[in-house]
Amino acid sequence: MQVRTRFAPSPTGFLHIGGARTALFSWAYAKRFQGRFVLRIEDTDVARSTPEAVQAILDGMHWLGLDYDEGPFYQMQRMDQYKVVIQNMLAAGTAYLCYCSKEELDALREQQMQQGQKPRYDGRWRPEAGKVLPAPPQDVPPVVRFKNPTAGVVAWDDLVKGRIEISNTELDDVIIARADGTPTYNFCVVVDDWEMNITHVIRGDDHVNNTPRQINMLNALGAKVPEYAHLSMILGDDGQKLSKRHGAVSVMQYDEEGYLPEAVLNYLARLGWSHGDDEVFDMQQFCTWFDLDHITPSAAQFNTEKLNWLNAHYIKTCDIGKLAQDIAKRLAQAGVSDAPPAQLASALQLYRERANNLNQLAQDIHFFFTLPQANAADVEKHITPETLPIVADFAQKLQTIDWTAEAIHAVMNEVVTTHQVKFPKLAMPLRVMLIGIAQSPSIDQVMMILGREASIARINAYLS
RNA sequence: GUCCCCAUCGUCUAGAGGCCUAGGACACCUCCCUUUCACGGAGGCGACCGGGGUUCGAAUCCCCGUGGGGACGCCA
Repeated sequence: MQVRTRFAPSPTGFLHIGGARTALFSWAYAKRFQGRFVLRIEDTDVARSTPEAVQAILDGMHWLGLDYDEGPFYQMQRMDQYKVVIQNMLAAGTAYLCYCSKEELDALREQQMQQGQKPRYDGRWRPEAGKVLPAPPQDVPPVVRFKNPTAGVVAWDDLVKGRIEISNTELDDVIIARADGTPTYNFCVVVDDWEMNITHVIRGDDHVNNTPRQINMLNALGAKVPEYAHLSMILGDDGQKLSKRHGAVSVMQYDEEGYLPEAVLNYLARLGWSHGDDEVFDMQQFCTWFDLDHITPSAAQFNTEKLNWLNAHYIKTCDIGKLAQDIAKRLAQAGVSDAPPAQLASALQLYRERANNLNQLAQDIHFFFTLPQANAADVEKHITPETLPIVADFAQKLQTIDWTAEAIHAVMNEVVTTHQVKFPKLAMPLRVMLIGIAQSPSIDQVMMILGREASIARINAYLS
């Protein structure tokens, strides 16, 4: 049997880190077993769903490289199917009309809460053998409810949490179609997972409570029940629950903040899942390893520092051409749009070793292409009456040498020796003059990339 | 309140009864490298929530506590 998974977000906001991980796991599971990965947009909440959110989700998945084999399917475009199924259920007696108003339901809920009971529908419109139903009110349009079994237990072997059993007495009759006729989430999921032949439902932990109801509906429809794998939630860096108000950010924001999708993907893969001691691996490797057995059932706290470490790794090892393209974009945002490609590549080759963030990297090499603003404290500390003559002597010799890091380095040694000072007496003021700050890779290499003309000009600006 | 779930270093995790004096990674600390800052290398600090069982033997199995989380919508 072919494995079929799906990612079914509701388009009420951007794709956040939790959703991204769910999508990643579903995607990887399908890949692992040469199955199919389906994207389904659950937009039946007309009031909250927006086209912008749909686009944001698509963008997020595209940035991460999570491609789908089928879809995107939109539930709002499948209304006809749902309605047919509802009619069939009504006819079969597995669903019924309920004329309770919202107000009535609210009152019931409140009363039950007060009495310390679990709030639930009391079944007043549920047809039962020998039971006399009230006359339907004229002014209340009915909803459709699923006739949930009243006895026995619903159980499934959750692929991450193990066996879960829930008594049917805990379950009430869910509304499967609203008063306006539109079907609700719990129902659409059932119909879609069934009709789309989903074999493995991998989704957030917050759906555990919906699962027994969905299984009951699947059974009522005579549909095969898929396997379920419920992923625990991801907590913020501070251990708090992520929400729109607190720390939940779009995956696209990671792009803006200087993260490579490879790093985010690798990080997410290891958040709640493991493969022995393996920490660094690409998605191709991941797709050969991923399984549901090694998913942790407990919640995981997001750790930005570890993400940073992975980001550094991928900045160091990614394709230089791709990196240059990305950095050029970021430089342009900072006002540098004419960086010579060869110089940019060299600068990146030198600086990528020490960066853990793309924005930082762009900022680090900014000085190659435009005059830096010197740090006053560094100027004061390193450009002194003592060092100035040393630099001047050095600048003099720069005119005629071969422009290679080795040659520059040799001249530096020479100057330092004749002046009988230690190497930093020359290197440090040079850094400040050329870069604006006192920290950099080997200054000879920096100069080599900066170029003879620019180097001499920047030094001379301090000598005159 | 009711139901469901979870519990190993600060964090992510390995661990399927003896391989565990509990392993790896991030972070942190020390040292080395060094032209400054990084990178890198070598070390170090640091955990099985508590209590009962079961067993020759428990981080691993069971029960009870405790703590955390989730769900109880004509939201998804």
